[in-house]
Amino acid sequence: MVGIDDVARQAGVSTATVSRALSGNGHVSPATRLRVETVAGELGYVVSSNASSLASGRMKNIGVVVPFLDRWFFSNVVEGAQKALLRGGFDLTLYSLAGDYDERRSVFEHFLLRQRVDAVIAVSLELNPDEVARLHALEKPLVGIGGPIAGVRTLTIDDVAVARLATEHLLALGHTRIAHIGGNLELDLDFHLPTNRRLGYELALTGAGITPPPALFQAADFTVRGGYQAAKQLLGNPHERPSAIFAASDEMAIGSILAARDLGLVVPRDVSVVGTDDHELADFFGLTTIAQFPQWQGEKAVEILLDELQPGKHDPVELDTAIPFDLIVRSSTARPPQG
Amino acid sequence: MVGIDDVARQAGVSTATVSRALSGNGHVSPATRLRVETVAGELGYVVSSNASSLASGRMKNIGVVVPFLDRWFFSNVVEGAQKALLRGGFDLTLYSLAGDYDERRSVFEHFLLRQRVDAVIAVSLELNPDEVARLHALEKPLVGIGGPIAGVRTLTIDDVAVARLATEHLLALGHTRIAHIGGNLELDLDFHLPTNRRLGYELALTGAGITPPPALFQAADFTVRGGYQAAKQLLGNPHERPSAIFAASDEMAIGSILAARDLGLVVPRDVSVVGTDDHELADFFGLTTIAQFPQWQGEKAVEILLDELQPGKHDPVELDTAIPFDLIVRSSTARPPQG
DNA sequence: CTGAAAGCGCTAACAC
DNA sequence: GTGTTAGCGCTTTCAG
Repeated sequence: MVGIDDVARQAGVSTATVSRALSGNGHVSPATRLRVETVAGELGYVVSSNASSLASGRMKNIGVVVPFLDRWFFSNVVEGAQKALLRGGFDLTLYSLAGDYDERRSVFEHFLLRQRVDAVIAVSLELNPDEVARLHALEKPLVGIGGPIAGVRTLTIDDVAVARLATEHLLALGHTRIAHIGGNLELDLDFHLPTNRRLGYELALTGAGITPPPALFQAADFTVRGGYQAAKQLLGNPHERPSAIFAASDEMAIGSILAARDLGLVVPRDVSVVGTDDHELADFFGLTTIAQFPQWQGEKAVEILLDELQPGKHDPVELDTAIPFDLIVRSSTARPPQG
Repeated sequence: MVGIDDVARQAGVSTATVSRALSGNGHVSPATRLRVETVAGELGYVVSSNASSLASGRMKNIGVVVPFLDRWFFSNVVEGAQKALLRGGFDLTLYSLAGDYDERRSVFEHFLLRQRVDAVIAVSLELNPDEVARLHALEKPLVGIGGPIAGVRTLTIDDVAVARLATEHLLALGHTRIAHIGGNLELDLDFHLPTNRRLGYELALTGAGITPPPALFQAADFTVRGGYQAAKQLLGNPHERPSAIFAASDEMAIGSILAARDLGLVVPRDVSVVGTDDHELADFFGLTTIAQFPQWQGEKAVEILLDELQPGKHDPVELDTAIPFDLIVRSSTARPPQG
């Protein structure tokens, strides 16, 4: 393995100069820098990150903790973070908890503490005070996605406003019997996303002078299958069949479209459907939805962190950053049957 | 930050003993070990991975390189690898190339070389000789998933056999006009998966005395939309409509099912469909498919690597490991219309 | 079974 | 702008 002193010798300078030239910290004359870079290139020298980290205290590595990886939202957040990190020369150490409590414990009590990361991004994880305390004890920056978390900077989406926007789209089209497929209670643990979306839905309705009918609410598990079953219940009801459905995830919305088809209903002629996410399949199904840009979220979290890692950083002013969202109208929504 | 000497002092032993007690390398009396462990626990001591790695040369970290992350197959491989690594106390550093050539270069020429990983797993990446050479120069173990790669140990699935099995399932049911939706040529770069699956399909047909009709082949891009379009072409043909479709991915198979429905055809009464993958949605659509267990693949790759990293390792005997696969029969396949 | 001490390869004061 | 030098926090011979 070629080391820094091989380069120093070849270039006729000291190791300190090599370090400075290659890292950009400290001043080096352009000529020397060029020579050093050339020699380093020829020799194929790459700094040993361990030695460098040990000496400098900087790891050039950030930890990303996600509850699952094989879901559209999370893999996209990670992909966005990865891209931004690569650009900054940082590595990304991934911790996917896979819903396992023991794994979560071991990650927070052991893995994250071994001084391997400069900062951590926690995605959709409602950190408990103990977890936050451990992380803070490390004096490493931490940002959450999906907050708010007490005492932690977070990127947060306004779920109430998201749901409201989706529902208002339907109201504006003239729908009055609007159903909602939300999350079930187990999923409410992290940040009450289901509750907040339901709240936004209800606010929109009451704002339009409509009392949210309990019969038009169904809980599901955010999957296609769950949405399918819930929509069957809703659309099969002989008395109060809704003319529109707002689903708290695109997968459930897609399930709803499939359920409608299986019942012989045509979307959007007989029933309008709007989802939430802008999942990769949304476009194929012509699904109207609220986009929430997970890749952007990952990139933004990295940006905040890298910025904070810059030397001479004042305390960050803003504690919370709002995640943007957008209504994307496709072909699953239209005016209701009778105009 | 509590360091090893804090623990040593508290426990009344030397730092060497603490190191031995906590790492398990070298002998320590049970009594001492217990005392050290207790003190370390009380103090909340966690080794600094940098210092440890620098001194020992072991990183307890492996790099996983994937072409994309937001696809069912890759995120599941990573999830499997993650689980196995966590168990072994290893970190997982992720490099998702996102199909970007510059990123790929920078990962192979820079990131992977900074001595941060003990080994690397390359998923569905046909490493070029230069990339392999760099990695070998590091003297780090390397395993590929999806091989074969010249000079690299790989986990390989027998794509020919997979396709053959799928096709034979259809033949056994009595189908004779069997179409195939395979990959297009751009996707053939890595390991010729599309070509091999097509080959297996053709072998099965000729084995049954049927000449593969060129009109019954369509190329697509492995997505639902691509499968949908391809199936429309196949099923819309007024003269040679196939009674069954074998798709090289579940997403394309699902697209085919949707296309059939849109044409008013009933699956499996009018047309049978079999996919490849056992994607999470396969079950919902009742899709008959060939499962290929991506999580298992990730775990297995880790297992091979961790085994090799054990001190005193002889050269690995087997160069290639076969990935298991299984026909899963659901409700998308049945005998053809006329029996 | 345990301790002393020499590094691992680099960075960061501090001089010049 | 550049060299000298003292560590960074651990692991690992080598003694005992």
